[in-house]
Amino acid sequence: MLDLKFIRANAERVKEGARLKRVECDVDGLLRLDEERRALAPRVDELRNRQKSGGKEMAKANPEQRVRILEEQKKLKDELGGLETRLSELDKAMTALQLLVPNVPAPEVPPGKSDADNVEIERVGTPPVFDFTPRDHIDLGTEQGWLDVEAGARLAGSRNYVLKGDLALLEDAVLRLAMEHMLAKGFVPLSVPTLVRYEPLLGTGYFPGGEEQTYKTDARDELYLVGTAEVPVTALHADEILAHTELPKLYVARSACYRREAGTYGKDTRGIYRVHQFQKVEQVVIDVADEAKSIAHHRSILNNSKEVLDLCELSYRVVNVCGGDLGVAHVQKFDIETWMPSRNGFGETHSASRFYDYQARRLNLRYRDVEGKVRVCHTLNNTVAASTRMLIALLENHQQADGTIRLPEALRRFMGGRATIGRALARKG
RNA sequence: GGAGAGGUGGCCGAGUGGCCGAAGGCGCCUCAUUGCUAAUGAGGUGACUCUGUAUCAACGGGGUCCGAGGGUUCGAAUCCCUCCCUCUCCGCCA
Repeated sequence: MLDLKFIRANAERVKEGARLKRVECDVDGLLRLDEERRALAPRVDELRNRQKSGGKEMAKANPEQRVRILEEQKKLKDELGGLETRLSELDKAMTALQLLVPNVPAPEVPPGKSDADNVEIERVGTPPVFDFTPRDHIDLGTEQGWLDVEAGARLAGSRNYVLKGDLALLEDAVLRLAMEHMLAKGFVPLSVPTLVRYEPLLGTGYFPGGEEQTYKTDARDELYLVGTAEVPVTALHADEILAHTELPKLYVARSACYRREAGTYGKDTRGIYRVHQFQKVEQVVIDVADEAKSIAHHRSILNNSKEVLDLCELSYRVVNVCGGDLGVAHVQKFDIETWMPSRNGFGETHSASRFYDYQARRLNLRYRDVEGKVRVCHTLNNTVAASTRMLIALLENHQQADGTIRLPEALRRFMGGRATIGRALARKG
């Protein structure tokens, strides 16, 4: 969330930001409550002060004095009671409103309503040109005996799938490649819970608001399945005050990801583009509160992912995500969209996010700077590789006329040294 | 699932109604001693928030915080209730 002081001082900017993001929030209401609170709090403090000193007199008073003090104290108590109740009401109401105030997007975020308005800023590589009719990943996977979406549906409903044989191996291979790439960059590997409490989701900005997209266990446990390792990893140091000497924290985690995909009925129903469960390697950066550093990190985590795509010999573009497509917590987001022949276009495979201190303030994630001052950290994250969408790209882009798949050099060592997988398929009628 | 113990400051740990934001220790900072390191001695060392000294730099004052929320009381870290969490033993299981 945003610092209340910042909201006070920049109310118009904050409101403008919310408009850009097309997010509903009541900044004026929040500021009204804030004003009331700021008038009330000093009075409460003063009364409490009198009450406390009265209590101290009481401790060393003689019996007659006690009677007198007691009477005064009782009066004070009555007076205080109502005010304190109002104060805590205000605090509650303000927190609720404050949580809904979105982060202010960076000036370079383009205006727009949906992903259609995202602005391409870079294109890398050339989409393959086939001298045969290419198959999509479903046909390829199914015919090769690698992919079974019907079995997935039988086991777990629609938007589920089963990977078999070399495709199951390839899933692991991509993730390992991603992981090793990040290890070489000095990122610390983590294995984290994917079933978490409410707080990490609140802290990372998914709640309130994202409940519909999140699987939740029943009342016996009240836990949530994360949609990304960003949640547990970013929340790892919640409520801590880190030493500036241990920053930046560079983390990489591989985890399963769960998404309800509510409200997407009829969208991307074919294949494994939009699924309820997949695996992902995610990079997370926690560093000092310095916008220039955050921007540099943003660039570098974007680069890390581009390098993985380069290693996979895929072509892609980077888009500057528009205001309407940003989450509440974002300052700016760059999506990488990888070429997918079956879409005859680019499909989102990565999402690099910069938050400044928005998540960290919610998480109470702080550090002590060189001068010993306590400050709120900055956080960032980006996908390194998401299993299903990478598999789509790999199968479809590297398919050959006979239905076999050419493996990029970088993946071969995870696939038993093979240069291709799959057998020759019958020509499509 | 059964039985028990416990949640206090960066960490360990004392504290059963007012003198406790909280002993003591560790860690850390400053100074002294020392050729360096180490050791030793002295002092200091929480977060949040409001406020004053004409700038959130410094210093001063107030308030809140001893897992969370309620209650008792003039007054609660200390008593009562509810919840959350951690640990130990037994059982069960990967």
